[in-house]
Amino acid sequence: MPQESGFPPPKRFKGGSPLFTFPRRPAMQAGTPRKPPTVPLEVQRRQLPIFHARPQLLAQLRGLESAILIGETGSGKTTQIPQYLYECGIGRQGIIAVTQPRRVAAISLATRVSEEKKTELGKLVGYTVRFEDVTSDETRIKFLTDGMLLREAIGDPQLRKYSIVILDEAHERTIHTDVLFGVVKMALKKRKELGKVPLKVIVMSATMDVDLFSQYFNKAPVLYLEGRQHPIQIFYTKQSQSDYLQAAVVTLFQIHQEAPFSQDILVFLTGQEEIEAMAKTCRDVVKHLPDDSPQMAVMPLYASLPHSQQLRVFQTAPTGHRKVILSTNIAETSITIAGIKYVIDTGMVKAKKYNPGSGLEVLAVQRVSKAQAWQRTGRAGREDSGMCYRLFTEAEFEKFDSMTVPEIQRCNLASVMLQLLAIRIPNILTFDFMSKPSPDAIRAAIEQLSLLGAVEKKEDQILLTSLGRKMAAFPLDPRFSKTILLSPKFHCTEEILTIVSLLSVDNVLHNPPSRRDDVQAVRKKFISSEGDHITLLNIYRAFKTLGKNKEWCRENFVNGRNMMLVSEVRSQLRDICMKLSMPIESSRTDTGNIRQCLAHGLFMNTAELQPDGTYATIDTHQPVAIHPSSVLFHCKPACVVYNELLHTSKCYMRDLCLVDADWLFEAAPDYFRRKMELERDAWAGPRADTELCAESGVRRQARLEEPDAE
DNA sequence: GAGCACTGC
Repeated sequence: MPQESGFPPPKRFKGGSPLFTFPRRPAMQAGTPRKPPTVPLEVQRRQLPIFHARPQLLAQLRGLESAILIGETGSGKTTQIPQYLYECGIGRQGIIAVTQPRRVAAISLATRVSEEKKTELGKLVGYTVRFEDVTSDETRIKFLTDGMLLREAIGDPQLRKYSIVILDEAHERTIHTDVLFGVVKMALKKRKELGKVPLKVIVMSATMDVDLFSQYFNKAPVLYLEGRQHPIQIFYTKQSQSDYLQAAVVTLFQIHQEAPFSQDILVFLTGQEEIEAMAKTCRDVVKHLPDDSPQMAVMPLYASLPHSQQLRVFQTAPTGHRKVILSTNIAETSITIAGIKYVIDTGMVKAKKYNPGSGLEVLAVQRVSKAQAWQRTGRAGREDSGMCYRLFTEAEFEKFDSMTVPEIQRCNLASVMLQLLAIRIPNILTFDFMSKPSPDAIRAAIEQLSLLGAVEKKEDQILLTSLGRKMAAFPLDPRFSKTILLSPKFHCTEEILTIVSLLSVDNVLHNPPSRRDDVQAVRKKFISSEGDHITLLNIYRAFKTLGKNKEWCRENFVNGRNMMLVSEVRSQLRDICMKLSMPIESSRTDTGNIRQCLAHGLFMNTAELQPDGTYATIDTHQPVAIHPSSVLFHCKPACVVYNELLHTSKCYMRDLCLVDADWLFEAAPDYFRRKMELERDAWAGPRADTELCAESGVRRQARLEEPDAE
């Protein structure tokens, strides 16, 4: 029977009575060391639950064209299946590909399997991820990111190198996996039609989406694998919680007072600010607990945290301290921490939604799906039995969506559509997606590509232009590929390459909230009144000339590790330019032509200052604001282009560049002329009074240049 | 007037 914990809530939290009653359980010896794994690899392989299923599994897989493999975590499917297939000679005519959504997974799996096969990594077993290709002619089992296989498909739509493609972690439904489903399905069909070496497709997933996967791959049989997950007890709150943060703190301290300090706790929260605030609260509350209470090592965990601080979560807490990790959903899949006994799930996540109509991305705190909640729960039972405290009622849980909406239905599809065209999909409008994006989203993407000159419409067909084909060569958003391709005209390719690379790496700058003033003071020397792009360029130049030492990076709040990544991206992009025989020049001290080039690539993302001091986009007259992270935050530039709009508390423009209105009109006269005509038609109607609005710079420019202006 | 979930090529 459950027992009252008797934990008195910390005084500062009003109404914070215990949310859960604790089950009785035997007292644990504190600090019991875990058994080191000394079992030989070969024996370990035989101990996996999947080993017993090997004969039947192989017998079935041998005969099947495609199969869905459902296996719980710990079944060993990802490491064993490729080896089993190879060992018994299935798929010997080619390479066995195993895709992963994340780089680290591809690398560590390849390392593990090569150890099990007692071969050097890169020989029989290898991996390919961006910037790293550890394979050779001997490679027969190849782990790669799904994005990488997609890129390979541009050069070889039938994936002829491969005899078997295993799509792992399919339940995560990343945009790349979803596109690959279609590409692989097409390759399979095509190779069969042409009488070539057949392709075998194996979709591996946790226990979700089974029917959908099976239906999609021509009713492929579903094979189930037993897992080796430890039991996890789940607790729900009795009442609905209006304040999940307070509920989390109360529950955390309830467990903290009750459980041996050697048992770690993982709390799922939604973002940096929330996590840092709760970390502070926890550290404060601990000070006021009775002297015999265990200490607490509170560790925040989120992606923008510098890598060195992320690594802290893997260290054991000092003696007498309990490890408490406050994390975003990064700990759901990307980072696995050993020894978690308790999971506290707020049931909330910060996630992006996309509205194709307005092209607006909304970043909002929302409910997790059931699948996500189960994934979080699973983090408690990796080495031993665990407990999961859900800060919502069971009735509420039943109302959660069963699955997270696949990424492909939440994204701008311009990049995906361009890739599909480059893979020579016969008709991208009817592409066989497992979960179709909305027609609006597809239309918006094609419209964007058409404005960039990447596609043209011919008799209901969408065709890739030669410019579009060049754009597809870059691993970038089409707007940035276009900007690079335009840069020779403005003699600033070196600078544009730097800027685009900086923009495609996250967290180049470090902004610890506690040192806001120091950050601002030190950034001053780099700031350009021309906007964020030029400011970033200044920082990169400083980094290149004096900054490769750690001291400089620390003093200037620059993330050195990510800066090195920027220069890797840059050299990759530069190589692509060279292959396309582009002249690569530097504009040196002139920034005007850099901004002009950016204006030509980003003309779709223009906003203008309104008479009342606010901003509105040219495109849809959406009211927008300058993001506080921008160097132009306190300024009132008349006309800017921006990288993206993100709706949080307001609709913010991020990464701004000051531009001249006439550059924009030069960049896309048809686009702005059409916008004008549309508006003129609107004015002719009952809304004629809106003509009293201040005339925008771009519009004025359009009027001046329009050949048939009144 | 005041803020940035997570991947990947």
